[in-house]
Amino acid sequence: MIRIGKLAHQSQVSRDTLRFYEKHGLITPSARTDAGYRLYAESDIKRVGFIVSAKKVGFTLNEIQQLLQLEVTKDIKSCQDVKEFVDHKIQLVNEQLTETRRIKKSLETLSEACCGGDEPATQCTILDTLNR
Amino acid sequence: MIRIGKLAHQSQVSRDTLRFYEKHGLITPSARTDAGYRLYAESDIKRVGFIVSAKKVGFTLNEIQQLLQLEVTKDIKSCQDVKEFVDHKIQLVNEQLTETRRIKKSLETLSEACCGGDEPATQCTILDTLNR
DNA sequence: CTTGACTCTGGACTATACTCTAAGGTTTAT
DNA sequence: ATAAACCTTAGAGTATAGTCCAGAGTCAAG
Ligand SMILES: [Zn+2]
Ligand SMILES: [Zn+2]
Ligand SMILES: [Zn+2]
Ligand SMILES: [Zn+2]
Repeated sequence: MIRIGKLAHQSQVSRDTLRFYEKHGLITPSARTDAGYRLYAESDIKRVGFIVSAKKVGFTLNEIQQLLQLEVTKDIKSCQDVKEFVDHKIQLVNEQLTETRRIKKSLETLSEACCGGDEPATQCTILDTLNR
Repeated sequence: MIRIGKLAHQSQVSRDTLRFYEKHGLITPSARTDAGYRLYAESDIKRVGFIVSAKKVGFTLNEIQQLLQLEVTKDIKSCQDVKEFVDHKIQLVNEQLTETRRIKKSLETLSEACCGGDEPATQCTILDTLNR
């Protein structure tokens, strides 16, 4: 059983973040000392690792909470359930990708139409376009 | 000079949003009635149009504030200034694109490794990977 | 036995972009 | 004249993901 500072160091997150995750139901220390210090067991440490890994692949905290539900109840969940969850996330990411690409294109079109010269921007096509 | 409701309708934003923009220094009505009602002139209407257009191509409100500065002082700004601003934004968008692509790849790798079958997820490669 | 390192709680603050509510005043149409 | 529609303000709430702080208690070492 380790205390919060050590877990924070090991997991590369801040103490504040661990307490924040706790407040949002992502992780709860298995025990407390008499003085009220949080004590984390092996399983808690693993759980934090899970959260960190899931963050790295782009899941939000809300999604991670759902993933943790799947993990904890994996006996009564199927690979299908898990895969569907990930595939749904991929769809969301794809939508975001499409939107970001659209924005990139718009900006590039804007940029390409502008001469970028030294003259005053009174006739700048970028400003003109935004003014339409 | 039109009132907020009409401008909101014309510009396809809510009254609340217009007041929100005002609070954040993006637009100020040219006048007020005796009763304190906001009155918007032609130039105000154009300015809202500018904001809406800029939003559509992905600028944040903060960036739009800077763009409006460029627009207002276009006499003493050059096309170069404007283009550089846009090009800098394109860089930011590209970074976001790179990150989102990385996430997509990670998720796809995750998904592809999972059989997606009916059996319990006790050995699911997705959960295993996140637990590492 | 005191100093420094560590921990606790609750709450405020950051950034982004609104959205909604309450309580009240104004304008317009019938 | 009165009801509907419109407007005002301040402030709270939403979602996301923390970060920081104050004031106080705890623990190990010299
Ligand atoms: Zn030019
Ligand atoms: Zn230009
Ligand atoms: Zn499987
Ligand atoms: Zn699986």
